[in-house]
Amino acid sequence: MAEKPFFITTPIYYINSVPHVGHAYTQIAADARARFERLRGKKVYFLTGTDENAIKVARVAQEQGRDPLEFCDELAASFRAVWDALNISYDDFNRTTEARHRIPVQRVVQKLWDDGHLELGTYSGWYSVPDETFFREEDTVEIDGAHYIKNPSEDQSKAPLEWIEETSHFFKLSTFQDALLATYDQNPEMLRPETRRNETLSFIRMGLRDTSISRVQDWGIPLPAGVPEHENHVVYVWFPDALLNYATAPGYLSENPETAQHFEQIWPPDLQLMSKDIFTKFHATMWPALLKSLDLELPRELFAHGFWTVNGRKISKRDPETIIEPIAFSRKISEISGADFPIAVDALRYYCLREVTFGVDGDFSPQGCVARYNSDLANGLGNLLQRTLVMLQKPDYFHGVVPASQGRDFGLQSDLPRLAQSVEQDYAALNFSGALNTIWEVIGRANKLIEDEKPWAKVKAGRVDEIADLLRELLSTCQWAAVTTSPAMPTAGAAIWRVLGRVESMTWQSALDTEFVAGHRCLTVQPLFPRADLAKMEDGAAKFTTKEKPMNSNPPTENSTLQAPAQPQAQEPKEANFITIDDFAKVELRTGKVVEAERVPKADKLLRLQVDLGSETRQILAGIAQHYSPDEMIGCIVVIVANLAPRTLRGYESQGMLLAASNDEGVLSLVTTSAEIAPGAPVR
RNA sequence: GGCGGUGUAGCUCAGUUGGUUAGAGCACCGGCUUCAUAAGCCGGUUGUCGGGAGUUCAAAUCUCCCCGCCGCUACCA
Repeated sequence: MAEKPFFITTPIYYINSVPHVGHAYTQIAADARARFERLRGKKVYFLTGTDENAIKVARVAQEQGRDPLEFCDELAASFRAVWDALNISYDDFNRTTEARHRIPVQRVVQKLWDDGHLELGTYSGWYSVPDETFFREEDTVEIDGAHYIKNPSEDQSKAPLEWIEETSHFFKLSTFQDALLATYDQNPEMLRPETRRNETLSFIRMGLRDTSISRVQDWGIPLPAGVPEHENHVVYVWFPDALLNYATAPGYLSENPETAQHFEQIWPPDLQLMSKDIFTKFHATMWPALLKSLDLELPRELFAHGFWTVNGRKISKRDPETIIEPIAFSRKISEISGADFPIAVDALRYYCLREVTFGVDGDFSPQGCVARYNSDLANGLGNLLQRTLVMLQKPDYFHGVVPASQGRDFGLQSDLPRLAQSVEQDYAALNFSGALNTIWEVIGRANKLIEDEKPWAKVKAGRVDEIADLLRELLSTCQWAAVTTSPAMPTAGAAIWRVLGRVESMTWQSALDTEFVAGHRCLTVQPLFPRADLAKMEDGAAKFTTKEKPMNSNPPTENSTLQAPAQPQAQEPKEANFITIDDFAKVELRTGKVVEAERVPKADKLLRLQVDLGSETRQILAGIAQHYSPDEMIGCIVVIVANLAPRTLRGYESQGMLLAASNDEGVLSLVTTSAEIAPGAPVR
């Protein structure tokens, strides 16, 4: 039987916007690893795709009077176009609206039912359409009769939630708790990096709840007919629909015997990459539990990379300057340097992989990228290649023909195999920055070697022979660098390979066998990485955002549908959202004077206040401890909701709600009155 | 609050199981050089290795306490 191909995945992307650098990062890293494995002679199956079964996709299509499927075709094509431009060498692009995904998903659900992993129940809860997520009652907050997500994260909706109550099918996730912990105990390398592994273990140890896998909707994959109460239900878009793409794409439960056999050969994934926000809950908990329920082998490695900020700011649609679209950005690099577009793409890829250790968060700065482009690519690698080839080319040197060895050894070429091994280990461990670091140390050594040997002096003295071996070592080093950098920079690697006169296909072995035969001819070149004008790289990243957005309703998310999507923008007030004066009258607002205040033990955010309302004193708990100290609260005039049902928090009853304004940056400010007014005064 | 991380030159970070005067890149200054993309090379500047105490012949490295920051988690009526 043939060797198992190296199976690598990225998440499938929620097609709600054009991709930005955050999305591209996963692709670039996966692509670097995939190319590296191919260089090593491995057959690779690199899978990516789009998630199209979210109800919001259908709704937006409808709003635009479009056919949802056609709409998806367009969006999926735009994603592919970006990946193609970035030279992402995916082998398969899976769309969850395709039959090859839909049919096996139905079979999976049927199988789960038949094998007793599902049970019927009633799902009732608060549903956020933009987030495609249900929230427990205790995770919502009621304001003016509408419910909202409590403490919405940056990515979550601040729009009102919908109450949904329906028959649903539950996956018995809780039954896999011990098995998962045992697996991770036995395979400590499976979840990486370590910090994410720790988070996952503590998440699982807190206890897993069974999870609903169906929804009453008209968009998505219908439940199979063999499952009770399947009518009107579709498979929940996150679980197991989207996650199953990793299995359906290679052919799990396919009717086609050839495809099914492909699956047998390829399963399990060797590496699944994703950003950290969809790691713990989805990829490291639900996904492996699902695989266990299907008796499928678990992926060998799950790796969560970090987030990018842009110039220190969180990537957010509300902050357009943080939205850097990779194509627009690469065009800019190309424009200010004169480099070909694919080379500019390589510069972006290089920057992403070199700038931060893979796995931790990093900051993306356009100027930083240009600085690295100039110092590492133009002055470093590009210039080394240029000076080497020009020396070889010059009439008083070697006329472009590799000279015969004179038996001198400068110690660099002989060191290359050892260094290639170090780079190889780093790539295999996803330590991209480490690999590139080592490569640039070699480039530095080569530049120093030229200075030390002063070939120009020897040529002037008529002793060209003495530099024959120097040139040979430099050529070998360039070839070595072409091979070792090519996973990160495929275009540049191939270009160097070509100008060195290589016509055979590149392999990792060619980083080890770098000997040039005498008489070999190299080509001449223009600078591969022309220097860029740093001054022309403005700070504003808005330059890297195109206007057209396939779906304008939401900001891009860091990664995929599997992760928490999208903070919806503030909704335009619609007719239907108005309340009447009678509705408002239901809310009893009163002023109060804080007479006592203290922190609630073991709670970071809670203050316990005694508020004088004139006729009575109320105990009110408020989540403002990070903004106001107990001392400064005393004597404050505050506005409270006086007729809110009491609720116990951290063991204390809160008899009302204190009003405060807060913005997206988390700044919070109390509502007060502009003049001293008697406690208990009604607020209207 | 609990758990997990982290704090080293202006910036980004290396510093393996404790061992000689604490390192790299970028930035900055001076010099050299010309094969090369005003590229390259050499030299130089800046550090109480978050703070304190302890173990040790020896601690950035181990122990304890404290402070800051980050992540997950609980608390926001």
